[in-house]
Amino acid sequence: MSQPVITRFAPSPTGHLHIGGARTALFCWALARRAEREGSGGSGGGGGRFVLRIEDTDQARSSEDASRGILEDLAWLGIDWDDGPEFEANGKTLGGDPRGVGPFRQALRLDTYNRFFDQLLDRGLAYAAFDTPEELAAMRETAKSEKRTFRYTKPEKYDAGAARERMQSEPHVLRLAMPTDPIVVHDEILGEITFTQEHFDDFVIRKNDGFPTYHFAVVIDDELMGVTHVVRGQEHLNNTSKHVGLQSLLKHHDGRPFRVPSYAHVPLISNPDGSKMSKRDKDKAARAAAKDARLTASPIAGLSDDALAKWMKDKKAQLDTGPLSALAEHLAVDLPAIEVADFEAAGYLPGVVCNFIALLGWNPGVKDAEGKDLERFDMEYLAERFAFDRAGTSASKFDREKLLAFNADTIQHELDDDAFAALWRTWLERFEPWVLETLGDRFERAARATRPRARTLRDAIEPIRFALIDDDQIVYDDKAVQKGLKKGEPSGLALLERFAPQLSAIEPFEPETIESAVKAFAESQEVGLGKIAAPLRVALTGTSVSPPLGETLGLLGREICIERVARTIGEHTQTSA
RNA sequence: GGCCCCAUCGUCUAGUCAGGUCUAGGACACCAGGUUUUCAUCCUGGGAACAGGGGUUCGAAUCCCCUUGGGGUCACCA
Repeated sequence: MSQPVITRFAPSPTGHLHIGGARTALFCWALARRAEREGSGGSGGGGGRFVLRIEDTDQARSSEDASRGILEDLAWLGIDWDDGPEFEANGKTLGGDPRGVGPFRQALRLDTYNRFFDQLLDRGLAYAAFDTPEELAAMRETAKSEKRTFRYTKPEKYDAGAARERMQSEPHVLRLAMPTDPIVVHDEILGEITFTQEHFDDFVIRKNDGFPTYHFAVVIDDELMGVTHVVRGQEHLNNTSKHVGLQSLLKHHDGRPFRVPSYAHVPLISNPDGSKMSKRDKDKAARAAAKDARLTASPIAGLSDDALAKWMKDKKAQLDTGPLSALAEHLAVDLPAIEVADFEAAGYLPGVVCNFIALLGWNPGVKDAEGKDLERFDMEYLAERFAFDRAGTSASKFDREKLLAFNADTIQHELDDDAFAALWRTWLERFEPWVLETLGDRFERAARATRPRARTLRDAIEPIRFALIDDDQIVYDDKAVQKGLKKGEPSGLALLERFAPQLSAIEPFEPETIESAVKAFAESQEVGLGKIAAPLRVALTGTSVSPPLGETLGLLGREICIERVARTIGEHTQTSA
């Protein structure tokens, strides 16, 4: 009889969802979904639930916008939650509170935390501390100079009665009287880890402002929400002893002890150079470009000259997302994709992103039909087989090239024209609506022409850009003109002149008929297809590169083709004469 | 610096838990050929790794120890 599996993802709403956070969420989700599937079939199965909780106990840094952004990012990835803030996505409502364990924003749960603070106070397991931040800093400084690890412990002559008195009127924090026994953590990925006393001290559980600290809120909420499996980044590993310590002390109000959930600490994801992947990388890229451009005045409305100068000088300074992307656009630099929203804007498909990040630390361990390691799979597959017994232990570097290859493969080989067109349309509507407007009823044709060449939904614009510009905006590439029009006998230009009249005769003006007309013409001239293809490409696009001729001409339409060919003949005949 | 975690091609990894089938397999990237009207795709081939040292064993990528290297963490942030 299997136990229920309840996992949770608990981001703090201080910015967009980071790609590392996305992987953690994905693993949590997959673990719960797998249990859900296995539980629903048999009798006595526990099932699975995935809880989303917003950790907004830092009043200064949390924002409503960021919170909504994270929900959007998760929904886009296809990670749906059972319990948590309600969110509409694709006509489906995610979240809600069917089990009555909410609310799921910690700022709304202060009453709950306070009941447990009272409990610990009453049982003498928590105590008030009145040290100022300055005093604490001084103590840390002293410890450092004496080469000791700073650990806060309860003063020996602590007067509980007096403290209770002072609490009424003086600012204070609550600290936990932490037990000193070693704490053993069983981690599903790393195995058994023993933390001895020097790892923990009497840490703060309630801040000066009355809000719980992360450690306290996490333990209370996980218990009350029935969380059975805690999956999080390895940067939290050292915190676990604090959490287990808290769990060993706390009791429900009916006397039941807190459970110790199962822990899994997933290895970190870093940049190729080993540095931490963070929003700072975007600032770094933009700053380098700003310095190259010798920017002295801010070109951005929401950014003052002073703020710009300060940011350019300080390597660690960060700009808000808005001004940062405006600045990047102004400087024409591509910012590295770090957050989930960046990958969406860059034209990656959510299923591919999930597939790729799942592979950073997990693999199915299955061979495909050709005997090669299976590494392409969808959410469904993950939900069926994900478990930590196949999770990796070492940190991985984020290889954008491989992600791009996966994305390209999906667009070019797994999607059909209709599926791609639908995805591309939706993406363009949101990110580049002008493309859709310019294309008008030529959209489907453009989608067919670009799909085999597209690696992302964004770069799908490039192969058909010639159809987005006016005839007089064509920039003729020198090399292409030389090779395509001038060279050879007969020259490309000569062939083009001979072919031009035939454009009005092709009926209907569709890729297939165009293609055969061009082929027939080449045969009639006793030249290879390339001889006429090259000058046509130059005439229509200004370059030597374009989709197959039929699709290129078909996309432009007869009139524009005739116009561009005439224009090319006119210009290049005169200048070369 | 203390403590914790980690260590297979450039990168993600299979193989490690149950030592022999591993002259270490796959993917991405790279290089060379081929198909193709350009681009893209596709096909074929190639180079490329068990961090170092000790031990255990008939036998170690696999188990143990040390060294080295990388990462994390030491807040009234999460």
